Amino acid sequence: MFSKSCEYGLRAAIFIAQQTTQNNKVSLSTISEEINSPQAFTAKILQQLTRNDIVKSIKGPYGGFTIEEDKMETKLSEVVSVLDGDSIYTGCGLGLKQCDANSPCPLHFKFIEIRDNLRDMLESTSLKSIANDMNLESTILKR
Amino acid sequence: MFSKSCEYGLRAAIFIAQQTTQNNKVSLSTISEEINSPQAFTAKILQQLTRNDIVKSIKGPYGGFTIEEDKMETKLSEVVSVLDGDSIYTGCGLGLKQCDANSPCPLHFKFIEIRDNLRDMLESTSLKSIANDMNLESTILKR
DNA sequence: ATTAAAAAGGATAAAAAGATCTTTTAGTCT
DNA sequence: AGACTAAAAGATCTTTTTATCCTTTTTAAT
Repeated sequence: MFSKSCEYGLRAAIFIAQQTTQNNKVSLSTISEEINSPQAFTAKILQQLTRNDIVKSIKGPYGGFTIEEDKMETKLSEVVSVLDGDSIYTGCGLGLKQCDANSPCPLHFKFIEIRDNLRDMLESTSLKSIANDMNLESTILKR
Repeated sequence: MFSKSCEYGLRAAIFIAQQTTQNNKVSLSTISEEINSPQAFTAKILQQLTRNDIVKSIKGPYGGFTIEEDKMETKLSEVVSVLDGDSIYTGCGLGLKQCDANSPCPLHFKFIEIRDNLRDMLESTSLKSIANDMNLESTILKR
């Protein structure tokens, strides 16, 4: 479904968001331990999320990553879009460029339903809401 | 969503199925033209589909690819499974191995709905039914 | 039998994704 | 100021995916 980058990126963003609700900032090493991802690779992904203004990085001792209050409203779709592009929830299932309701591929009408569900889910779910859910019931981000 | 191999493979299988309903067998070169895919690469994919007994290949002059009658019932999920594995419609959206209802990732319950829709669609749609649909209304397999 | 068409198989190449390492920059603390 | 810490940036390496090429095998038609 998503690339490895995107899986790690979502896990990282969610972890940082959840820690942010507890007023903690978290270091790269903590993040990669807690989400069980390769540290150096995760650093690259966090750089992208930082450049795209989704997470905030703080350099120096006691630095780390956090998410600013207004950015807690970031939707999962934005994270996915930065890391994988939006074709997963906008593109044709068979990889055609010209596929739409007017000239559909043979799967178009079956696919569009799934795509749109995915899109709705990603576009309506914020980091904040997931973080809040996590504070209520225990979920996993490793293994 | 799917790998390139899988996109080409689905398009090829659908094209062959549709031609099979018209009692035509089709050569590799025709297939790659009609679905707009790289020929040599498509050959490799068709080999996989042949080995997995989804399409039938006929060697020699006037040979080509066709689908045997009972194999027209093949579901899209089987094609996907051969080319990409089944993790796209069985795995965790965040890439976790141990994610299930008992120890869910934070997206589990939102994701499972989409995954299951995808799964149902792929498992309930046969090559035959798509081929028949194509004979009724025009759809595209190129571009 | 010979020829020609077509798929199969093997080897290789190029590009992208995944992952690591090193150097630089920015910041904190004493 | 100097020592230290942590992320950013850049360079590099590895693996996987995508893609091509070339040879071999099969087989139908003449």
